[in-house]
Amino acid sequence: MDDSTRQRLESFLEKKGLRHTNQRQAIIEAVFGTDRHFTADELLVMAKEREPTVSRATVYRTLPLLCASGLLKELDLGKDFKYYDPNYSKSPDHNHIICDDCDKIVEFTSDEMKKLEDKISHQFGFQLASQKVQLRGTCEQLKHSGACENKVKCK
Amino acid sequence: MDDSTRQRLESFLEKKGLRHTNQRQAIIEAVFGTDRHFTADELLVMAKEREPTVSRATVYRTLPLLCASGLLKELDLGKDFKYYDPNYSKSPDHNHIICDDCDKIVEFTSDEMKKLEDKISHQFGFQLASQKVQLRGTCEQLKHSGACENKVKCK
DNA sequence: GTCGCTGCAAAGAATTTGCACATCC
DNA sequence: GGATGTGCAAATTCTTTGCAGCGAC
Repeated sequence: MDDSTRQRLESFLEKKGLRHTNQRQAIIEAVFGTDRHFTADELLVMAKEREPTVSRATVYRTLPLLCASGLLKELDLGKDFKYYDPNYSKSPDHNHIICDDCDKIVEFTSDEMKKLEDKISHQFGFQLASQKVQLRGTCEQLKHSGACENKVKCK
Repeated sequence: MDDSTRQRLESFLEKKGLRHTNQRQAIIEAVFGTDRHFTADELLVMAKEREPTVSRATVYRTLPLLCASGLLKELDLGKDFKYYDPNYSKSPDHNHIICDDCDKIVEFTSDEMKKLEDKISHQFGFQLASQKVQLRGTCEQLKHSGACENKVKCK
């Protein structure tokens, strides 16, 4: 967890009158101790490694808090559960490419895309507030080699 | 329901060895009797108007069938329930702008967007298979008038 | 008559919540 | 000491499924 994140978090907790507890601390460290996207369940496991008394309920109660702070972003990838993205505050406009074969998620940013989104929104009489772009496809590698190298890396 | 839809549906049902039942017929007519996006629950109501014996289970069993036929598209708008889009087969590449104030959904297509998606996918070594672009914002109308005209139209 | 279809009610699965106890400040 | 936080288990909500009877072909 970098200093800027720690500081923003600190001031958020203070402003909201939220207390420091061991459980909350463990969850926060788990969240910002990775740059991977994770589910509530995965976070529970990661947090428990740091503080075994963390319960599922506390994880579920903490996640919306962190999202409200703007430091964590809820991701809807079309599964029946939510993912969370701890990289969001560093690049708020980033979008995702998801591999159809191995579910690997690659983040990308594109000024060109942003401009186009703005243009289209205006065409339809909207003021763009947020965007979600999810591209899905197969690794071209897979097409050539017959096996997606990423399959190994990401379950 | 237009003839092309009816025909594609007919051949799909036949190929799969699926039977014509009153319930299934009522659901199908309800699905393609509107061009609005709907939820499973809304579809149940619409189908029951045509055939009161339609049950929730049958609706839930029919929706995946229609999606498999390619004539209906499941939409994930980030709510805890799914939406379905009966306009999908007419314009498979269309995307959505969603009003943050009234949840109104506007469909759009953009060649420019499509090309950009392809370009970005290739940059990251992917062969684009499908895309989901959801723009959110406020009606500019709302900003000026203080009230979104659409609020009336869409619950 | 054979299978697929249906309704009902119960089961699932992720997430939320009520409550009594614990704990931070 | 008092408000906030926590764990547990039960509740919620959308969706799926087992089962016994029904109906299309």
